[in-house]
Amino acid sequence: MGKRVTILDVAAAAGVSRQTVTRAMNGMGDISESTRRKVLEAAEQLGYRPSRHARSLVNRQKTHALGLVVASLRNPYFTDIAADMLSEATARGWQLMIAASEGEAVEALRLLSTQVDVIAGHFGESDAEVRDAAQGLPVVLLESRSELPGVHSVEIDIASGITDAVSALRERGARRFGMVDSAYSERIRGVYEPSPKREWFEAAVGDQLVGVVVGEETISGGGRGFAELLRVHPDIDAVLMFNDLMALGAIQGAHSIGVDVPGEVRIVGVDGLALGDAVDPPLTTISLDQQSLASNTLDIVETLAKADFARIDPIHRSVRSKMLWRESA
Amino acid sequence: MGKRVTILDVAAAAGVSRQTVTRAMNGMGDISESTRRKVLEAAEQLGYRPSRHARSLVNRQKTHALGLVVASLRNPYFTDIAADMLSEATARGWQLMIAASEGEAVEALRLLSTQVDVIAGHFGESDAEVRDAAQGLPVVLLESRSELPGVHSVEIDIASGITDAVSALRERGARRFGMVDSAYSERIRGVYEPSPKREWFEAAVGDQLVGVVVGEETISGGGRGFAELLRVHPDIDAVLMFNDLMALGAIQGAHSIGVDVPGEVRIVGVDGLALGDAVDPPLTTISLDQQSLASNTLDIVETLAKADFARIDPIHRSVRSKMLWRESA
DNA sequence: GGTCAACCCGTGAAGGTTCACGGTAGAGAG
DNA sequence: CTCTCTACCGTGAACCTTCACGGGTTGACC
Repeated sequence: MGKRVTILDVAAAAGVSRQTVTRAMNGMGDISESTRRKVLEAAEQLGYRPSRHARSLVNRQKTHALGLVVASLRNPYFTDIAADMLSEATARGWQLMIAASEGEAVEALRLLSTQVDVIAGHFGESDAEVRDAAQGLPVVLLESRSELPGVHSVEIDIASGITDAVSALRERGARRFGMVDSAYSERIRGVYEPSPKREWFEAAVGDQLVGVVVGEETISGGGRGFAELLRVHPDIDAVLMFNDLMALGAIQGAHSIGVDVPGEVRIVGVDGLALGDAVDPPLTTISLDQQSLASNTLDIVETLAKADFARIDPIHRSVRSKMLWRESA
Repeated sequence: MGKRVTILDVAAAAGVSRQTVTRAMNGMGDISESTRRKVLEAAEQLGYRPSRHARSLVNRQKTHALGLVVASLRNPYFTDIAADMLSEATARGWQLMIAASEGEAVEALRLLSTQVDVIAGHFGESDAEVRDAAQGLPVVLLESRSELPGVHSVEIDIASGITDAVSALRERGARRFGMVDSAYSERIRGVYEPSPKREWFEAAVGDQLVGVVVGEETISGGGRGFAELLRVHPDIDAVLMFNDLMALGAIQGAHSIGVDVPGEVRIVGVDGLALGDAVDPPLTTISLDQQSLASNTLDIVETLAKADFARIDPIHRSVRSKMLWRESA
């Protein structure tokens, strides 16, 4: 009653042995065509389905599993990453198990840790917390870097992208720079501290910096931030938005307050979201090259797999960001 | 060399038996605190990690796996669904394995079929093809319905949503209706045939239908379709867009050609994308209630699990769509 | 001293599959 | 007729964990 149909049931039904059923099911040799048909028929009849667990158990996990932790599947940035990871992983014969932390990364980690061999992801928590929650699993930190043993990382070199963007904007005539930074740190830690992007940006523009305001990392937050920035500093001619989502809002906001983009103000985002190509004018952005983020991650993961997931010296990679010139700048 | 560290290695290192290690690792009783510490230490030392396969094998798969096939993780509609499925599955103790078919659903199915117990998803292929590719796994069709045995389904009642939308638009004064339909069938089968949405729409508006054009299912495709529709029929005062993505384009297109929304033309989309709330004016849409799509799917899946995934009579559910009145209509 | 619980720990079996090897039958060669 | 070779099929073992049960100590209590 409710008992699972095993390979032995099929074997009995077909009047053969386990091994013969295996040969039939997996299209191996050493079996006559007639027996193969007989077995396949019996299997079909009984609704036999090999147990993936028993199979993986004996196969020494030829097909590995990678766990991906993202903040939310409702944020296009993370879904883009998930999409890239998924195709990269699938292409290399890895399973990808996705968990959306929705703020609770530790919880997501605990869930994944019993199901996968490696964990990759973005985490709000400290490196040490992450490492502990991973229960000894190797961890690949995305877009940041850690010095902890057993914690690998792939960071994205946004700094160079920002420098490139600023010098290219200068070539196009920009002289008065502004930025809308993220209010993230304020929400989390109660007090605002400049994001790394802001620091790189300030270093790049030097004394041509006119003003910086802070906004929520959403489309509408970007719109409000942009409007605020231009209200205070109407003479700004180039704005770096913290991310593409906010930049999308900025473009929209520019429409409403009657500012011409890129005529009066050039707008640059950060992320390289596909969505940025669908607005008018299409968004110029510092593309984070999530594709090679994914491939670098998988490189690390495969190295880890070769070492049988033992503790090996942390691997750190860096991915260059690159400009995606569209029409908003 | 490269051998996996098993429970026996830990047991030997700690000078105890397998069972004791199990007790220590899983926080069970019948073990002294000192032994537990000793075992945990040895496990930590050796980097021991229980094999999920061996564990699931003996546990009769207490934690099941559900495979989800979506067309693409770059389409916000599908990522919204994936997000809902993920949280619903996680909440019920299921794993979710996502596969992006990117057109090749059969390939994705074959991949998933060895890893999960049930498959749910959207498929371009015929029901029979899907059923065969699933290799005997039960299948839950999303947003459509099949009469095949062993193929369950959760459909979304968009028809009633469209009827509701039309009558509400009439109350608001709309009298000349138009629609931008999807060109999907044309791309796939070479010849355009009206989508079900168009048929329901036409049935609802009756002789108040002014015109229908066809467009690509993207933001820009929606913009082009909308502009085209208004060029041919400038007197239209309400437009149903095939989906939200296209509706977003329509709103944008209305901006560019100087049409006031909803003053001159009311725009309604279909999907209920979160993104629709971020544009100006916010998009009114026929929301597909992906939340209950997900929960209904999981209901079916759990019923299937109770029946040990045997062939049982197909289960069909229907989810009502509901209007999300925002400002574009 | 004996009985009994409570506590702690170990052994056989099971779970479903694949790998490595061994075995049988028939055909062809000598 | 005997030997060898090929084609086909079966048996033991291994993969790693948990469950069910059984065994041994210790201390309390009569």
